[in-house]
Amino acid sequence: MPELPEVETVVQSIRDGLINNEFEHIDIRWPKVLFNFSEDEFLNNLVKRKIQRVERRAKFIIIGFNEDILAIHLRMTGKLYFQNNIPQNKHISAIIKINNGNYLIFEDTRKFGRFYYYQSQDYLNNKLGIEPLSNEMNGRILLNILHSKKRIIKALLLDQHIIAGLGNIYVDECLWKSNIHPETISNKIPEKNITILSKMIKSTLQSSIKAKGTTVVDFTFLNGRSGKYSDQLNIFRKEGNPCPKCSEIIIKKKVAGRGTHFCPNCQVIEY
DNA sequence: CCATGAACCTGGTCGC
DNA sequence: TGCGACCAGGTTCATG
Repeated sequence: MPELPEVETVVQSIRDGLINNEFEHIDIRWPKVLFNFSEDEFLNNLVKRKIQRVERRAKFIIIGFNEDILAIHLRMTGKLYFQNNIPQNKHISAIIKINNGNYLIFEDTRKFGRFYYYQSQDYLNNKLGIEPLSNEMNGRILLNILHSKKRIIKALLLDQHIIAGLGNIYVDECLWKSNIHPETISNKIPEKNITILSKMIKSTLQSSIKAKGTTVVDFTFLNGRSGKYSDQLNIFRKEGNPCPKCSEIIIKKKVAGRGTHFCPNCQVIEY
């Protein structure tokens, strides 16, 4: 389900309900949800401790205690929200009881979502690339990255080890805005397009966060409200429609293993 | 190092 | 209505 803006939206929606509170108990409904630790370890390590911070890193939700963290990845269909009673929904992977009486619900239809426990956030930071909204990210850095590799640009932008947070929706949108064909080899992309791409990545993600993310199928947060950025999508899942810039019919094709949308007129491979 | 396809799961949609 | 095929916002692993 979620890319950077959707995860950011979730973090913002649960932060106030967690900070300075404590976990009291956890009810695991789908055992595999705990990726690298057990229910006992959860109870021994994470219960009755004050939550210091709730943040996003890439597509991870970070719940920080002292140095150690509970990291949650929603994968495709994970949802994380509060409820003041135990819901009867079908696909609940875990329920965490909070000391204020609320329950933090992890609901996940496809069951790909996972909880991770790490002694510090370094482990994640070391394997994740730069945050696209940080100061670290700019046209010059992006130029260095793209020109130092010879990879299909779509695959490169989806690779979380390099730039962390983009997913299928926003990569398609940003490549369209920058007039870059998704199959272009990264080191062949002209500097001017990369400069634009850097700006488009930032502005697109920021606009989407403002709109509380994109609802493609069923992304919801809080009480089932959904993100409004869907209204601002230009290319994603618009195959067969005219390109908003040139009216050419938008194409869908598999690139880097993912359904990929682009305008064959605006986005031409440059050699 | 990189591309590809499968695997992990469930449900929705489309064609017949 | 039913059934099979295919697709889905993500990531990881094996293979060539």
